[in-house]
Amino acid sequence: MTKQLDADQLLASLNDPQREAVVTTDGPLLLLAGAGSGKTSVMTRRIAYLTNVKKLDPWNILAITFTNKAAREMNERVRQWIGDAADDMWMCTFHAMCVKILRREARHLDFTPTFTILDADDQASMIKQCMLDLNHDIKKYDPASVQWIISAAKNELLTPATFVATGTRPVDTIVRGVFAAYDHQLRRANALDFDDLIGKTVLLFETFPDVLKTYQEKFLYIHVDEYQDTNRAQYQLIRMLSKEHHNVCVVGDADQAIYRWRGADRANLDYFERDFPTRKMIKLEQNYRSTDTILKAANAVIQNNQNRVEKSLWSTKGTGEKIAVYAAQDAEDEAIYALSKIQAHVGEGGRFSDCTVLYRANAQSRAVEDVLLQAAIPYHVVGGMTFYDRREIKDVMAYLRAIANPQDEISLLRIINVPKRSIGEGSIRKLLDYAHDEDLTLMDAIKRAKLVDQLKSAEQVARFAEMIEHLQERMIGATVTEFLHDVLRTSGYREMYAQSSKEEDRTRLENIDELDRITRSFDRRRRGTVLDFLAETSLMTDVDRNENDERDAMRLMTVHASKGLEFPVVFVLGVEETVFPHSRSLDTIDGVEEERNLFYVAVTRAKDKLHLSYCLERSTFGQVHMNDPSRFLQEIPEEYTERTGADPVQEARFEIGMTVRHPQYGVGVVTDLSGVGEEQMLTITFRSKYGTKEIVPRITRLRVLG
DNA sequence: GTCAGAGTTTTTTTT
DNA sequence: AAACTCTGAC
Repeated sequence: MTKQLDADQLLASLNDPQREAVVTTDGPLLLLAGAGSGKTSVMTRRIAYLTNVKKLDPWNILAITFTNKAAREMNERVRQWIGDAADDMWMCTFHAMCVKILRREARHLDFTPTFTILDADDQASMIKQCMLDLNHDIKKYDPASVQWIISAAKNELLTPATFVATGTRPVDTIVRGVFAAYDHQLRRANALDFDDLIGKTVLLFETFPDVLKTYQEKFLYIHVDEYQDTNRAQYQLIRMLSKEHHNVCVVGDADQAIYRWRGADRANLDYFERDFPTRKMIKLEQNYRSTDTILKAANAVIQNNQNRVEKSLWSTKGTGEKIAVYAAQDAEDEAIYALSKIQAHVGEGGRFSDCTVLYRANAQSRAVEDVLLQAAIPYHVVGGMTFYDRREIKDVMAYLRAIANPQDEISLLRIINVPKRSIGEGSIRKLLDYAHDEDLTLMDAIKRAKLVDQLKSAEQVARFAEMIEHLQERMIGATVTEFLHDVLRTSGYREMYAQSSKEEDRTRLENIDELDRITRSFDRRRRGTVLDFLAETSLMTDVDRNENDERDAMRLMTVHASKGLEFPVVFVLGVEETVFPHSRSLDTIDGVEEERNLFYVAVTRAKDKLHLSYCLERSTFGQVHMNDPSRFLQEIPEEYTERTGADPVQEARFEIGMTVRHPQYGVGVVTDLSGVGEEQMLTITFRSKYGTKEIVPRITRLRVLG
């Protein structure tokens, strides 16, 4: 194959801006890519262009994606162009990249390559423990808020030494101290949390310029996808790595910035212009995904954001069907609506997997699941209570972690008495105190159980220590699957559930078997170490996890989880004020605008058919609320929609003697009325204990019963 | 160490 | 309304 032919092939079927983006390889490039504008195609061809035409070594290319799944997909698509050489490239998330770097360079910082990665749960319990150690009243100070503030600080590259509390709430006064204690505990446990992965890599590069230099010389061409959702620390990383050669291509869309609450700063788009003044900019505005109707609706909605750079997507896919807007009575009715449309779709020869239900918050999946379960529709929930959150899976993973990283105290505490080994609360306390007094790790204290004063269960603890040491030897050279089997057998963990006849425990056994399938697939794919396996699983996102599910099933997920994906038929549920936009985002303009971005993301996932629905009544915490249809719904011009369901605007005429139902007070009779239109006020006598109340129908949605 | 019953909390979004 | 956590009796 000649060089020229390759270039022609690579550029075939691309539009002009796309082609320019592929061949503009040198120097900084800002690629503004609207939803569905074929940016993945551009990215993969750009990488293929670098290797095939510019004859670059794949080893010198870095591509950072938002999820592991996106990385895998990109790898497969690049593979079509360049074959196995694709494996030499680093294509991964920021976090995965940092783990790879930190495992190699751990010795430069204060930990070993066996470090554990703390998940949000472990992080929460460690912070809570630190607060207890510092004698803070966790009733008074919410550990979750502390966790939140520390995470935000780390995203800004702050340390306990440089952190200054900016808030004025009571918790803000204690955060700094907890931050310091938490940092100390992490060090003791040889553990890093998610934010550290990025932060410590930045620290590594700042402190050891020669280490930075080797990576600068390695990553000659850098690509960053979903750039609008990078945070400050991540941007810093990109800047450092590309400082010498400036070959950095960032791809983003400010309208799809939806992670500000996690420290993402779309101002990084502006900083890029500031820090790379020679940057070129290319806009991709042709959408290949959605119908014209869907796109026009999305454009109309996003126009309402004041804080934005004008950009307008256009499509050549044809008008398509109108957007269905359904006013549901309640969440169950809403779910039944989706169900009936899905059944119709499949009845016409479509697949369940064409259909995806999106919602603002995980809790909304429940009503849909109930209905789908009853109707025996195959479905898969992405996110929520995931596989790795289950107790048995966390236990088994804790075994792997404790054995791989003996400093991992949290994991050790989790398993020391599971299954029961008669090592009780008191014994554990004594071991911890001993470790503290002798300046040892908990594992070392366990190994010296016989030396601990007054330790009743010394015999059992010693046996536990032997078991862990035995397993540590077994880990060497074993595949992850072999090792997993060893752990399950030697620890008696599997036996614990195998003996039980409870239905719940049978499910747990099945989950353990599922874990076995996962390690097998890992061994086949990578043949990595136990540490690699642990790193991979702790960095997996919800979207990554349903890879193994190959049934024809429909999917349920949050709008956040749907980012970057596309589906022929999309349902967006709960398009109501206080749900979407969420009530907790209504205080600030930025908050509402980010919700609008999120709605824009939801709408632009749909290729052919979009259903939007809202409920007249919604119950939350056992309380019924009546929400107005979302403002975003009003922002879509009527001509693109087709409305069904209950009349969204109830123009009820009230009269004395009429029976009505109030969402909270129940059924009552109108005994008096005054004012007209929006000013109208009713006096209603309720049958319930609430008696007589004055009600403004403009604010409270009453149902007329007769 | 287990269990029943009381009391409390839950709904943003997640690498 | 349902799920979780705590507490005290066995």
